[in-house]
Amino acid sequence: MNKAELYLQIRDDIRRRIWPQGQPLKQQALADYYQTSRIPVRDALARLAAEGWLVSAGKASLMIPPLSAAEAQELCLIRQQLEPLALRLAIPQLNFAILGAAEDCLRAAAQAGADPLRHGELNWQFHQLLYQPCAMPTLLQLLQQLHLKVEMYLGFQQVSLGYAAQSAAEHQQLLQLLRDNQPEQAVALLQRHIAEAAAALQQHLALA
Amino acid sequence: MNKAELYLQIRDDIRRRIWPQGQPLKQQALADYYQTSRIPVRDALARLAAEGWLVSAGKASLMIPPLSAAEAQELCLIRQQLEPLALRLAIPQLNFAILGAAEDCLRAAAQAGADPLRHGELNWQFHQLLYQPCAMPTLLQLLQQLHLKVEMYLGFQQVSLGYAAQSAAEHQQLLQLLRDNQPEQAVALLQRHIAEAAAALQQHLALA
DNA sequence: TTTCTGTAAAATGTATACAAATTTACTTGG
DNA sequence: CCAAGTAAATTTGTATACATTTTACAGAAA
Repeated sequence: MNKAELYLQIRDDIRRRIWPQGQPLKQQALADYYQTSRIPVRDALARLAAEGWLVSAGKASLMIPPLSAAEAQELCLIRQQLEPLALRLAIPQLNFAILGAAEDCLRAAAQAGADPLRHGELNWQFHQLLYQPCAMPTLLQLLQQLHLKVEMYLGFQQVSLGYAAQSAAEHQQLLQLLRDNQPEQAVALLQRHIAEAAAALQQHLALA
Repeated sequence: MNKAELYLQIRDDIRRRIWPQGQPLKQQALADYYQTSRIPVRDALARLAAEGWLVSAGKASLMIPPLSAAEAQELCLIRQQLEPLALRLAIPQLNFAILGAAEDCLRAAAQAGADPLRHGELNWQFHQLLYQPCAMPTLLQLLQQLHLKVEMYLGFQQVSLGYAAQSAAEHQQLLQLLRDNQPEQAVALLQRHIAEAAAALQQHLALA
């Protein structure tokens, strides 16, 4: 397992709740677990900390941050500002090939089982396909990080079935509006979609 | 020089154009220059790459990215979406102590010499003071990174004096609107302010 | 001349060893 | 019993050595 793979593996294992939240991660423990030395582990942890997946615990160590409804709200607010912009800029460059690929994503998500990681990947892939033509790599990378972190908040437990169904329906609606060349309504729907996701997330965190 | 200091030192040296753009940075060369070993240098470079100060050059090495008008535009667009939001949420929590501190920033910037790094720091400090009360640490950290990168684009060369004067005047206006409790006009002015900064930056990059 | 390929040099990635720092636990004094 | 200080143990940070990968260059074939 090389450097990049180790980074992805640890990140997904954080998302899978393999390591305990709120207490220091030990480099040696991770190195033993992943059968490597501390150096690549340190590299991965540093990168994860830079991206917000880890926060400092005390003076020298890092930990998985406790879930915070406030941070979830922040992430959603930022998404609400940026994703409609990305879509608006992308719409003039959209074509049916892209819309078709996005529809394939939706079908794959519908057929995917209960694996939340897979579901989250497909969700981001769908959004990314629509945003990609805006040709703004920095913005897209930022949006991907936001999506990943929001997914972490959605958690390993399946999100309530009611919301998942509504979300899928809105994705279909969005595609339909784009096919019908109604850009303003599509952007407006996207805004609602993100706001509703934020609300569902807040509700979910309030219960937990 | 410890880990954190080395990171800041290298980052500022990138901003000062001490290292060549567009060609691979050699870990050993940096280690020699900063009188340390390759390990802390590697840590710093990895973090800088995660934050966008470095991009990959070939398969294994990193370089300072060539200036790109497109990326500058992206950064400004993102700022335009997020900073008005931060200000709007912060305004209800603003008080005269904060406004006074912001005014001190403006005076310090006026008295500061031609050091662009110092000028950039004060500029961010001014904005940050006004945004801070929104109490959104993730958003604030993101905005700081955006400011830093925009400053890199503004470059070591002094920005045209005309724009600097206009920018300072707008900062004063913004404070006045906040003192007079005119939140909507303040947000609108901030939007114009960022848009103008973006335009000046584009013009500057077109010449260079 | 151009392009492909193999080899050598150089650079990065990783492991181990060691130093410095932090955390923990215990002792001692109040 | 609690607090504070101190020492031991654990953990992280750094240096050096080594392995692997990448890059550059030279030479041969098309």
